[in-house]
Amino acid sequence: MLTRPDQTDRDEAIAALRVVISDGGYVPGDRLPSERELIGSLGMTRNTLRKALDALERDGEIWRHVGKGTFVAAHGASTGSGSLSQLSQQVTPVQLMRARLSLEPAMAREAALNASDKAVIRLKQARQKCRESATWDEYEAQDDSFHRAVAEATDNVLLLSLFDQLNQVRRAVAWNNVVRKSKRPDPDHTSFKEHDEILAAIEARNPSAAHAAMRTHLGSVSARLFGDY
Amino acid sequence: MLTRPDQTDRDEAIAALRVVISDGGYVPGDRLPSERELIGSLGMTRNTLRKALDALERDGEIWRHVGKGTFVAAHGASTGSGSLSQLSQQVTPVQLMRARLSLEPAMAREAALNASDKAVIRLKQARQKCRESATWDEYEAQDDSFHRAVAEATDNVLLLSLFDQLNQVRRAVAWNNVVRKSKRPDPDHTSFKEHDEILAAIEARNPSAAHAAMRTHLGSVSARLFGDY
DNA sequence: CTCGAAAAAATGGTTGACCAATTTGGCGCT
DNA sequence: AGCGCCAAATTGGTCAACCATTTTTTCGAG
Repeated sequence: MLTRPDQTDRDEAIAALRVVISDGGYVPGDRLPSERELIGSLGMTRNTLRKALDALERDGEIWRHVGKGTFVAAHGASTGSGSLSQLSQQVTPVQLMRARLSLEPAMAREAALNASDKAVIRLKQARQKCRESATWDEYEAQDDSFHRAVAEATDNVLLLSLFDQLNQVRRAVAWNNVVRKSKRPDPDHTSFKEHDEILAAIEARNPSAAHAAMRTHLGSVSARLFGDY
Repeated sequence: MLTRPDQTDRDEAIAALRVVISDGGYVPGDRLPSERELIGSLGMTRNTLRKALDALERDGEIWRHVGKGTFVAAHGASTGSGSLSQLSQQVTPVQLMRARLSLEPAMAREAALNASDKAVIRLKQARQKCRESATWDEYEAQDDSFHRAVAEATDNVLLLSLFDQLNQVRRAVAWNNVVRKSKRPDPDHTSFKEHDEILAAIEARNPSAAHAAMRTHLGSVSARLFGDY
């Protein structure tokens, strides 16, 4: 996850293209410069450019036609509620963390009030997989699963939906500066203990303890990323 | 514009991959078959497959690593978030209220921390319009505006987006049993005072008071709808 | 038999050549 | 001068070979 230059390149290319469109004064229906011109002016390979164009096309911002060119689409997906991928470009890591701190402790509280026995079992399984992760990539996927298990334990489809939206943005936001000292989490990784405390509070049906445990956990994550503030 | 076979191929490939993931019983962290296997079993070119994988990766459903393979990410958009209209059918009024109680007090707290002077002015205007509403319909629209002004005051695009999703579901959920005794809210309608208290706490930059005031307000709304519980 | 190094195989990623669709320009005819 | 045809140029799309990373297997030494 730390070495994905292609994905970073693609996101940067997407951003660069958006700048071209907005700063170039292109309006819907206008034809953009050809691919061969763009790779020259933007200084990227055609492969990277095409990936970015694919993404913009999929988001509905442009349309392309062989032999004709690439055109700015009519305003559709780009206005209104904003697509998740666009949102990802706008959200700062701090905003993301604040949003998590706003939603997830309250969800942990709801989980403590509403979790079924099955949901608790799933939480335990997810917690265990986090501990057993062999790489940071795997850990992060399992961490996601743990948090989602909390959202599922709320037994509230709307909260689950909001969590998933939040989580998608979270995954799309670039965390470029995270430096890892090891291949995988240490056995005494802070989050393991914090997961345990969240789990214990939910299992004990203690809403305020669950709320506090999740808040502490996310506070630790936040402090690790940003330093205390 | 009418002939985009390549885009159709890509969308079909995306759908096919999602079927592979869900029907194949893959859970987060699981490794998918290699690209060369998938092009064989799905009967598509590698180019098409890679475009689809690019899209799934960008949507956060999978992650890929050279030499390792392609892995299912934590639950993506396809499983949790359904469309808003589907969600509106599934959400119970109680779940909706619990979701509001989970998110909006925390947003009020963020608003108290982050509101600009302009945002406070907009809050005041929205509060005033609530008081001046001539019908319940108008009151509810202005009430919406007041709550959205709180979300805007958080200065966090992600929280605003989550609020908007929540609010769309809220507007779509049928509140069929609400009986009104009057044409419009009484001048001593509880929510007027509660709006005032939310506004005052945000203006005073008092996060815990804002959190408590919003929680009280939504608690009143909830009690009115469901009785105390 | 075990271990470590090297080679081979497997994995996703990139590149340059070529292909398919469209536009442009040149030429000949009226 | 205008029109039509055709070749060349331009445009986005595809392909096979190759590249970079990781895993697995093989081989030789102790």
